[in-house]
Amino acid sequence: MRRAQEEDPPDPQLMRLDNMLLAEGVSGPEKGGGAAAATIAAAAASGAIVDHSVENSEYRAKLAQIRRIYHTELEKYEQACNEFTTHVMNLLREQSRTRPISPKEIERMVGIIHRKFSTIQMQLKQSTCEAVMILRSRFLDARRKRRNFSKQATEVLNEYFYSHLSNPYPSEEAKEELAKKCSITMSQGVRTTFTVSQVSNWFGNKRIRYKKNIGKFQEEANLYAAKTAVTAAHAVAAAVQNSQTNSPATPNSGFQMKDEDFQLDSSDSKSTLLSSIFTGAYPTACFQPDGRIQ
DNA sequence: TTGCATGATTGTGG
DNA sequence: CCACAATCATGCAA
Repeated sequence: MRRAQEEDPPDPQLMRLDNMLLAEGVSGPEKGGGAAAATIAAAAASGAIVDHSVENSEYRAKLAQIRRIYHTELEKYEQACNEFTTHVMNLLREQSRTRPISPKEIERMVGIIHRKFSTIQMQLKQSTCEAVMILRSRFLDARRKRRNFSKQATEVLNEYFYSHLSNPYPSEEAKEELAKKCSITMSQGVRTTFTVSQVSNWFGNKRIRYKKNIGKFQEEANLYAAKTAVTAAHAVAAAVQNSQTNSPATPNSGFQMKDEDFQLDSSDSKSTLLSSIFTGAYPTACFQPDGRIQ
C-alpha cells in the first residue's frame, strides 16, 4: 500500500526493459529470431565478425531458451495474479455479507495485488535483460572471441608490410586483395572470411607496434625483406640478365609514416643482420624497402 | 600461472 | 572516414 506511488508513473526503467526485450526478440511474437538475426547482422556489419554456422545457431538457441523461460514465467505470474485476484474477490464477497464493502475498497485491493505482481514481473524482466546482455557479450563481443590469424595469413600480411615499409598504407584495393589472399590461406579453423577491416586493423596495429619498437621487429623485417628480395630477384633475373650489382645490402631506410618523426635510422645492428643473411643466401640482391630491386 | 603477443575496440584529431 | 594511440581481452608458450 505504502509504495503505491512507486509504480504509478509509467516507470521509465520498465519501459527501457520492455523496449530492450522487444528489440532482442525476447518479448513480442515468437519468430525465428528476426531481431536476434538483425543484432548479429549489425554486429557483423560493424566489423565484428561472427562465425556464422556455429556461433550464430548457438546464440539463437540460448536466446530461444531465455525467451521460453521468460514467457512461461510471465504466463505463470499472469495466471497467479488472476487467481489471486479472484480469490480475494471471493473473500470480499464473502465478507460483504457481514459488513458493507465499498466498490472503492475492492478496487483498492485489486490495485494492490496488481502492483505486487507487476513488481515481480519487473524483476523477471530485469533478470531476463541481464541474461540477454551476458549472452550478447559472450557471443557478440568479438574481443572475447579473438583468434589469432593463421600462419599463412600473417605471412601474407607481413610480406606486404615489409615490402612496402616505406609506405605501409595499402590502398582499398590492396586491402581487398590481401583480404582475399588471407581468406584463401585461412583454410583451417572456423573462420572463413577475412575482411578488409581486419586487414586495416592488422596494418594499424603493425605500424604502431613496429614504430614503437623497431628493434624487436628487425629479425622479422630482415626475414621478409630477404624473402621478397629473393622472389623479386627471380622475377628480375628473368628480365635483366646482367645482374652484376653486388653491393652490400642497403638496408631499409626511409620508413615514413604519416608522422614525420617516424623514420628508420639505417645505422645499427640491422646492417650486420642483413649482411649475414645476404652474404649467405642472397648475395646479389640489393633491395629497397618497397621490395624493388635496384 | 604469468608475461608477452595479438586482434579488436575506443577515443581523439585531422 | 582514416590513422594513430591507448587499452581491452584473449591466445599461447614458458
